[in-house]
Amino acid sequence: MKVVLPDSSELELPDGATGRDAAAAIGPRLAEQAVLLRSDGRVQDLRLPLEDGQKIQILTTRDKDDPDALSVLRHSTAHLLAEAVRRLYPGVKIAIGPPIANGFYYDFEFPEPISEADLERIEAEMQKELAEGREWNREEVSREEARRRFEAEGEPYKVELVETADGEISFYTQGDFTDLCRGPHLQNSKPIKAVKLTGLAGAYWRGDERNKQLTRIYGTAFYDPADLDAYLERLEQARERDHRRLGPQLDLFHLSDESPGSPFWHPKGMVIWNVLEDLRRSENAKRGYLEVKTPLLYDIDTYITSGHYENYEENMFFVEEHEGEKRLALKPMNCPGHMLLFGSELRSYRELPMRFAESSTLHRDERGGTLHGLLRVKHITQDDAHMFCTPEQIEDEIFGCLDYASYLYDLFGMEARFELSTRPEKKLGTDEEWDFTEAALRSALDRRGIDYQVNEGDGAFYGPKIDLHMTDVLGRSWQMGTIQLDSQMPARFGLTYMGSDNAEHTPFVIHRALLGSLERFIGILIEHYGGEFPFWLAPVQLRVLPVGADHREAAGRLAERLREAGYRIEVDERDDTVGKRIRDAELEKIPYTLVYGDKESDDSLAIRERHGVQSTKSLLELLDELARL
RNA sequence: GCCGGAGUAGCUCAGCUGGUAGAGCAAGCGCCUUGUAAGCGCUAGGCCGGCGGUUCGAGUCCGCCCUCCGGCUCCA
Repeated sequence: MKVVLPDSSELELPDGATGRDAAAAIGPRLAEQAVLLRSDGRVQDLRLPLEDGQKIQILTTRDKDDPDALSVLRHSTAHLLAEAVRRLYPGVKIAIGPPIANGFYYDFEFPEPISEADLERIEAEMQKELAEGREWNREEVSREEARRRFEAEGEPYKVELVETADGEISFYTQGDFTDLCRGPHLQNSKPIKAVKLTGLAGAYWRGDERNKQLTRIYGTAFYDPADLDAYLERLEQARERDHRRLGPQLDLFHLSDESPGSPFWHPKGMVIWNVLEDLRRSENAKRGYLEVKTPLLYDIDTYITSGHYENYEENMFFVEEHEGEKRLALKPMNCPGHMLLFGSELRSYRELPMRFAESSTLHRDERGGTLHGLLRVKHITQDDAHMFCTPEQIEDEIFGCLDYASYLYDLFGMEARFELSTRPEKKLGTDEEWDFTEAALRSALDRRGIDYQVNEGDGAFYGPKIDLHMTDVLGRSWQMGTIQLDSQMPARFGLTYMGSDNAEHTPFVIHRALLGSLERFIGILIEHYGGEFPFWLAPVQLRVLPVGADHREAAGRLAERLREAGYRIEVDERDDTVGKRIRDAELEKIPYTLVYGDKESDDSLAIRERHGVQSTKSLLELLDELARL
């Protein structure tokens, strides 16, 4: 038989030859360095037989940055971890240990809880394994045999995995440790040149909190020790960009125990906030939204009608009146208010689509342990809107949202990931209705030319949705905007409009927030720019530094001119050296710093941009340059 | 809510095995009169997250609570 190599040449091999055989046929060095086989984008264990005509690519230790090559390395390292843990902690039960982005983990049930100090011990044991060297052997076994072996070993999690696994069951063995595993794996442990255990966490078996919580050990591995160092260095740099560090450092906001999950916005943070609000308001106006403001507090009945009381109670804040019996709750979302507003008058089809926009404050009592800087707060301000429309208008309205969202994210040079979530198992409405609404969303996405990922079954019970996601500086994904189609809530509130047929109809509503919440958006924004905001967003755009006391007056006049031109400008009159004040301006990441002394005049300004880029320009030239930013 | 870690001056942190707290930066004052990333000196600043316990004595040991950090779950 023949296989096809990446350069399109063909390699003649005996029938039944494996990837390893192919590597050996090409050369002994390749055979030794081979770690994985890739075929049409799919990875395959080197131990598996090849097919006639198969296109193959053999990855070696030289492909040290290839994601598949790293994955196999880390997967094998996870097995070393399990072996080490087994040896050090008799009675431990092993669960599952896959590679993940940037590393791997393995879940265990320890007889006694372990703590971070144990990681050192375990890591030392793994180093011992590496020093001794390990080889992986693959075998295929019957389901029955697999189950028997794990039952004999007292491994209930493995037994469960065997029972639910589909396809072939394979075992990989290194040393005296055998694990159920689909593979692929390295041939041996030689390529593993750097290992580090990075963390310890609780994790529920099969990701379900009704199940037992296991202990998850995270780690990472590389083909080259320098890559581990570089990775740790990158992590350290990422931490510098963390909005929780930069926010207070740049005097944008702070968080405090007095009101967990509710940011205190400082004047500079409010500048950014207001720029976003102005943007929201002016763009909304261009796109036919009507700004409204609805109450923060509603009686319980409203939430019973909306369904929040039943479905969202544990995340709501309740309030008592001083007098009277009424129990009220702070709104966690704007929809009930907008429903009531829509229903307050008789509506005609001629008024649709009707788009209510609001960015008032929402409160959600988040579960303990989930708050996270600005990215997960209790005090939420969405750039929210609800569009009431007819079935025929749905697609255009969705399209309009997508177009609007793309416009906004482009403005910041951000690239959001779009995800479409379709009908869940527990749903309201018929399959025909879902066919219609899902098709409308898909068609709008396609029409706008947006690539998206489909999350089957992840939709809300009342309708499908499109979510926009962004990643924070540590690689965690956060939902930003959301566009949700809903036919249930208008009905629950008894909303109708008079159609052209002179009959009453229930409108559809689209719930949408594009930036998502301002809090979260600003958090992501801070990290996106690493605190170096573009000129139009920067809280302080320019700062003038009078060289000496004699220059303060002239510097003040200059600042006044720029302020009148509409720029946010400060004069740093502190009695410190110019060097010191330059340094502070750099640390505050101010876009333009103007040093003003004897040599300067309107015809010749000393301009310093961030990172020390210096130039000399006249005031008119500067104004001209700024106007184009 | 769960697992692991942490909380000391406004900020960043030191404080070994228990003996009543320290640095740098920031702040205030003074000197210097400043030219593109830190001029010099002095001063003030602390219920060592909170409550309880052990002890002659607790920042340090133990328990509970709060908050934060890394995860898990949740985020209709």
